[in-house]
Amino acid sequence: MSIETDIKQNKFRNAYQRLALNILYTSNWLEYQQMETLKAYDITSQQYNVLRILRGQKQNPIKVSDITERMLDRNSNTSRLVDKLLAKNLAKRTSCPSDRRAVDVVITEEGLQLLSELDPFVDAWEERYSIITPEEADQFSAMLDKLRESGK
Amino acid sequence: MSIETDIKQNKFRNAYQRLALNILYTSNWLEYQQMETLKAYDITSQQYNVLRILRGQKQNPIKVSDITERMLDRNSNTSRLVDKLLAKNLAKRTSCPSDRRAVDVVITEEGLQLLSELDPFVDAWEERYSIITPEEADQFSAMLDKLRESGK
DNA sequence: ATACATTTAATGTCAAAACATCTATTTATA
DNA sequence: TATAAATAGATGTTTTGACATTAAATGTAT
Repeated sequence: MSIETDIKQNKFRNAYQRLALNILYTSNWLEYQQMETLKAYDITSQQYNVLRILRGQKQNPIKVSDITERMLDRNSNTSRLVDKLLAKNLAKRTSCPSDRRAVDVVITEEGLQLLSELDPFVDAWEERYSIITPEEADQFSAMLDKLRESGK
Repeated sequence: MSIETDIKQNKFRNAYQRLALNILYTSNWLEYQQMETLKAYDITSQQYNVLRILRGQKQNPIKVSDITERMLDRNSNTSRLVDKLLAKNLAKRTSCPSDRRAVDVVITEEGLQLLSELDPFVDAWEERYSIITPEEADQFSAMLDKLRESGK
């Protein structure tokens, strides 16, 4: 369905306005799709995002501030997100030996297990994208990079 | 800056994963840019979104449920968003004569005034997009439409 | 070495989002 | 028409987000 139909707006000021609204709308749509799946596993998309970052680190500890830098949404309170993961035994936290202010975070076996249960869903999400070619996807990504660049 | 650098992830599973993360990241970025401006005018981006919908209706009343359908983020509580606009005299609410359950919402002069003060900022946002051509923007929009279509 | 600034993460507070429930009205059906 | 179902929007509750502040550790400059 076109963005026009989706948000019931049949004329936009120009192609750029349509694009901006489409990015915002599609992002909300993507997040909603994701949430639908995650709900059954009792984690939020923010928590999932942190878990993915932790898994990407393998077993190398990562500091809370470094997690924040890698997040899609930087405004969230990473400290409290980690608290939530801790409470569910999905991550563990030890104080960093080289800098006693910092805290090292590592994913647990249980966290890895949860992620591997979720992987098939992620594969399914990505499969849907095959409606566009990988080349198109890359062009697209490059364009988004350019857009953000313009706003510095 | 590329999405790789931005979220410090140097390899993605494939072009589709990169694209998905890029859409989510860029959307957050766009919203943050917008919020920076709106903060000075004491409204949230959700409230701004509702005001824009009201202005688009000219002086034709629109029901709360119809506002919801046109919103970029449908999960917000439109009832309470309208309350906020009411409290600031940016919108007015009258009960709908043809359906006494429904409520008609209209933007006020003050609301129109606020939007017109914000318009120059919106123009500036859109000007940044000129780094891509209108044709590219349209291609891009069509691609986003296709992506959402695939997930029905 | 001391004083001051910076970094790191945790916490406090308030507003907003998420989600369920409730009331009033309208629509559909027996 | 009587009853059930659906719809509109308001409200209650809990969780999360936004933003400022704090405490401890580290870095820097004199």
